[in-house]
Amino acid sequence: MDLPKQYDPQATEPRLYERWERNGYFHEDPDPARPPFIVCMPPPNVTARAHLGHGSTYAPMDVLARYHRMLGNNADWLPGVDHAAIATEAVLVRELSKEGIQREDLGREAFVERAWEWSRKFGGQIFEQFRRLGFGPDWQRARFTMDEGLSAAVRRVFVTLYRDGLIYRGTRLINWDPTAKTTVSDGELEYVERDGTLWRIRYPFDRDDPSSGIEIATTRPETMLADVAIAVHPNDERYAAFVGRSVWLPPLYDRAIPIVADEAVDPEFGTGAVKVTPAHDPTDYEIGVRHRLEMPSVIGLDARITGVEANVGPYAGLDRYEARERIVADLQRCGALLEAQPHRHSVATSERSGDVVEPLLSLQWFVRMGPLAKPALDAYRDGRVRFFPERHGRTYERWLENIRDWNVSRQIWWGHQLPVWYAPDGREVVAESEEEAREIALRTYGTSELTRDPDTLDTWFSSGIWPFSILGWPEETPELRCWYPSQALLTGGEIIFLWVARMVMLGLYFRKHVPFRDVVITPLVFDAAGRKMSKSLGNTIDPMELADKYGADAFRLSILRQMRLESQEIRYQESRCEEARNFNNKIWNATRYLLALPEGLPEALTLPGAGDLTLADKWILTRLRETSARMSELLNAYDFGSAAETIWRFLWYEYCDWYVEATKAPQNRPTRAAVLSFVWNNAMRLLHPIAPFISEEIWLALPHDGPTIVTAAWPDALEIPAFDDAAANFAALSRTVERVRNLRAEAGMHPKERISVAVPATVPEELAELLALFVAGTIERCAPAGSSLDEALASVTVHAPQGVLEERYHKEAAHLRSEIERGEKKLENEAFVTRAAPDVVAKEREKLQGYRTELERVDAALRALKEPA
RNA sequence: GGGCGAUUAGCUCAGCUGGGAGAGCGCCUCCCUUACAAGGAGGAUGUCGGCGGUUCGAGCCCGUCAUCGCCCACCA
Repeated sequence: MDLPKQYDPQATEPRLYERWERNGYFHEDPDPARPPFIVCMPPPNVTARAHLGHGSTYAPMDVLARYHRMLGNNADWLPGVDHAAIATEAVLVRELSKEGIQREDLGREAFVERAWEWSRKFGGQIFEQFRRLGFGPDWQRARFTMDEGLSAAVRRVFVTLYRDGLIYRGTRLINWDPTAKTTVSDGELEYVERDGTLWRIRYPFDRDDPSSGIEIATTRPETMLADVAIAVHPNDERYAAFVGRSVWLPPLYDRAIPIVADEAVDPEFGTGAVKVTPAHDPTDYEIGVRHRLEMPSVIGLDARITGVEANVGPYAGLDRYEARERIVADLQRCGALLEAQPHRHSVATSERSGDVVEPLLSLQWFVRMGPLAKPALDAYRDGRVRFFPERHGRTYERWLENIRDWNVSRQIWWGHQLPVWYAPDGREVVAESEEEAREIALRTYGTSELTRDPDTLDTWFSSGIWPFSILGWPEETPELRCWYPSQALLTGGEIIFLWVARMVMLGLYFRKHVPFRDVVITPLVFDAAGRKMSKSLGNTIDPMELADKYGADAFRLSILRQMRLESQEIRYQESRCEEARNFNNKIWNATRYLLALPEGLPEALTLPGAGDLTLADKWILTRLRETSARMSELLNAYDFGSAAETIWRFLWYEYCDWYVEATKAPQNRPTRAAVLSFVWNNAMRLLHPIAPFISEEIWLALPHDGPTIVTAAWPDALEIPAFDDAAANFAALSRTVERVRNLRAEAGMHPKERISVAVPATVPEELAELLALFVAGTIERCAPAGSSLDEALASVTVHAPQGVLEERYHKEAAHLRSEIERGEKKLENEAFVTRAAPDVVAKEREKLQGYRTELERVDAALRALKEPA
């Protein structure tokens, strides 16, 4: 067969992928007879396009799925897409506004229809990209969080939690996103450092005397209109006398508010006195609850001042920022403003829209988290859920310990509408269907006139039940029976709260078991300078471009090799792709060598008997066995970086650099075709999960069993023969080779020039011949030397110009002397000899002895050199 | 403010339970040798962030400081 000198991934990868998918190699059915290995794909947003983060999270998932499939497990990687409620709705609203249309003009039904159209049109794109990257989930099982089945599961979960008292409707302080016009949960906030102003304001005791009063500090004067108290710390002596009195509220001075004592106040900050606005600040809300204060709202859903619940004077209708300016100006005018100082503080913004979130009191739906959190904590503490790296478990633990109720209702249209209806008097009915709701309403309220709650559920509500909803729950499907719980979850650390913890809680509640055993937190990808990749910085790297340029395998190798078990980040460099492309080309050419062997390749994969194997054969087989065992160990430990590095080094630095070269020696000819094929076939299987395409292409081109490497068996290390002595001898030989090559180079010998090597008769012929091959030399046997093979090999000398040899020997001698000196010093140190572990001391003595023997030999050689010939 | 990570060759990073500092890229020299120049052979390169401590012995353990990063948090 004629193969091109350069591997062409662009021609190979799509062809192989098409064949894999067409033949259903990624598809699996539940089989209780085999151990399951299930990975649920974190569903990418329908709006998403592949980015480098997918490389660091999804590539390892693919590695695991492929590895376990090859192990013969009942392995399946379950794919899906998330409807990404707020993100998708935002995109649609933007699209509509280009056409000059408002969401409301269209109406709910038409809007949702457009969202569906949009999802169908663009939703498949990221999966196409995944295919291009070689990811092989079970496509036939792909799900969408808005599918009918999954929607039914969502309704069942909501209704069940409601009936069990774990979902309630109530007026609580929530986070309002004025841009997206919806609430967002605590987990969806991003705190951003901003420059602001800290205003010091005096609230007077006497309305007519602004010179005496209590001074507070605030960054949000616009919320003053809803102030209901001033709070100070109970132990703050400065204010002890004031507690219980009241002050007038500027700038309107239309009401007086009490001064209360509360532990939440930090006496060190500002003036040590704080205004209390329960309706617009989380801390103040807590204070308000503790002191049973009124909670009037003055900022509406449009982020404008509203006077419905409190007198807001002339500020009604102003935007929150306009109101701030006006109020500050008015405070100054009436003398209540004492100081304005620059102040840097963190502001809560909405992750999706970037807008500053407004804390508001609002009637919303909540999940009561306390009762759900406890079992999830227990599951972590007793080891049913494990984190890799371990430290992430503590993040999970801390969050669950401080859990707060979860606001799940959203005021957007794209998503799962709450299965909630209201009777004309406002009483609620929660049911899985409208029919059911009517029945209940008729039975309990005596009416069937119902209006459905317009709100939809937080996206994370449906993804929280992903591990069982995708298996067909609430139906008791065979998939659910065999594949729940799954074995591993791979995801980024930023969604441990939003997603992982909630899946554990809901999995435990609805299925009694944790949804997965191992949680593998994958690293974030940064640019080479350690900066986050972002469009504004212009440092983003598109994985699809890398795949086009270097091949998908090269991209996968580049990112997998950079993964480190304990590391939380990858500093990605494109040059790694180039290296990987070179690697692919290297192993491609090694394959060409095999295919061009004059004797041809055997048809079946069988090894010659141990008696026929040469030293080199035994060495490479031993290394194959060790590599194979190591690969299993590393993949079981989710150490993808070391696994990629291990197989890489074996293929390039051992198989190609040493073994392939060795097979060019005459002694290796009889066995080489069989051993080369055997090792290469096994090595390709070890490589396959990491670089699926090229391993398949090579595997198919060489002797193999079965239609595809995708379903081929993972090499069993115990079935590969090992020969430890031979392996050690080969290693000793390679050290000698390096020494001689070094001399060749120092002697400035042209590669075509043959060096004459004197090899002691004690070195077996087989090694001598290999040595000759590796150093491009001519062997000449000399007197026996050394009592071991190591020593005999150390006695190998070469014929080279006297000056070169002399210099070389001097250099070696100098090095040995420094080592001897170091060893002697150490051993002369009484403390070392008496206190260090005996085996360490013994080893040190042995080394010293070895150096001395070697120095004698070098000195002797040097003397011999100087004697006239 | 709290927690966690990182700091090793010019760059990106390995260094397992403390016992003679490593890889790849880049750089220098030689070589288009019949698998591969996207390659081969050889070479140079480090106060292991600083300072203390424990130890016979510290890149590794402890303390502390510095710089960078991530996560959490109700300092108004």
